[in-house]
Amino acid sequence: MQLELAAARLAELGHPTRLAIFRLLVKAGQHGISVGDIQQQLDIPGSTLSHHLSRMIKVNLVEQQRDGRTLYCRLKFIEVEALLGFLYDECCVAEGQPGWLSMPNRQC
Amino acid sequence: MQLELAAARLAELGHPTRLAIFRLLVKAGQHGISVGDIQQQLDIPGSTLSHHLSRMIKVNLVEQQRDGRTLYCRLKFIEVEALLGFLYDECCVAEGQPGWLSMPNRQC
DNA sequence: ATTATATTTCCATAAAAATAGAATTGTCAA
DNA sequence: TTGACAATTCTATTTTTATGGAAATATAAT
Repeated sequence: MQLELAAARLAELGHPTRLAIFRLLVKAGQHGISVGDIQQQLDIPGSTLSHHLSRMIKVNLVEQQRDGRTLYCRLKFIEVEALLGFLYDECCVAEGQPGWLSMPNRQC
Repeated sequence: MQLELAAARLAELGHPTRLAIFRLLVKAGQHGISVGDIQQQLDIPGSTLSHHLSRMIKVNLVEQQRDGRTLYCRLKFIEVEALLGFLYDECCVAEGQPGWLSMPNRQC
C-alpha cells in the first residue's frame, strides 16, 4: 500500500466515533451490523453517523449492503489487513534490526 | 489503552507528512534523527515540520532531546507498540473466532 | 561581542472536518 | 396509497487543522 492511502485510512480510524464504529464492525464480523444497531449502540444522531460511515466507505474500509429497509455495514477486512500490513512493514525495520515490534508474539 | 488515546494517536499517523515522519523515525531507531535531517529528507518548511512534530509529541508518540544546537527526535516505540496492540486487540475478535487477521504470520 | 546555525513560536490565512436539524429517498406493511 | 420505518442527503454553523513567512530563542564558533 502506498503511504497516501495508508494515511487516509489511518485518519479515518483516528476519530473516537469512527474508531468505536470500527470496533463494532470488527465484532460483527463478515455478517456485518445494521446502521440502526450502530446508532443505537453509540447513541449519536443519524446524520452524524451517516457522515462518518460515508467517510469510511470512501477510503474503502467499509461496505454496505441493503436488505429490505435495513442497511448492513461490513468491514473490508482485507483492506484493514493491508493497512496493518503497511504499518508492520514500516515498523519492523528499525535501524536494520528487524523484530523490535513484539506484535508477532501476540496470540490472535 | 483507551479508545480516546488510540484515536488521537491514529489521527496523528493519519496525515501524509506525519506518516512520512513516522517512517523516518522508525528507520532511525533508538538513535533518533535530527529535525534538520527530517526537514531535508521531506523538503518542507521548518515551521510546518515543527507543527507536525509538536502534534506527535503531544500524543506521546515522539520525544526530543537536544544535543548542542541539534534536536534529535526519537519515536516512543513502547507507545507505538501500545497503539498497535490496541488495534490488535480490537481486530482479533471478529464474531468470536480469533485469528482472522493474518498479521501474526508475517515475519518481522 | 558578533555572526551563523538549528529550531521554535507567533501570526494570519485558507482549507477541511464535525455536528446535527430538516427535508428527502427507499422499502415494506396494512 | 397511506403510513411508518431506515437511512441518507442537504444545508448551515462551528471547530479544528494545515500551511508557511517572519520574528524569536538557543547554542556554538570566531
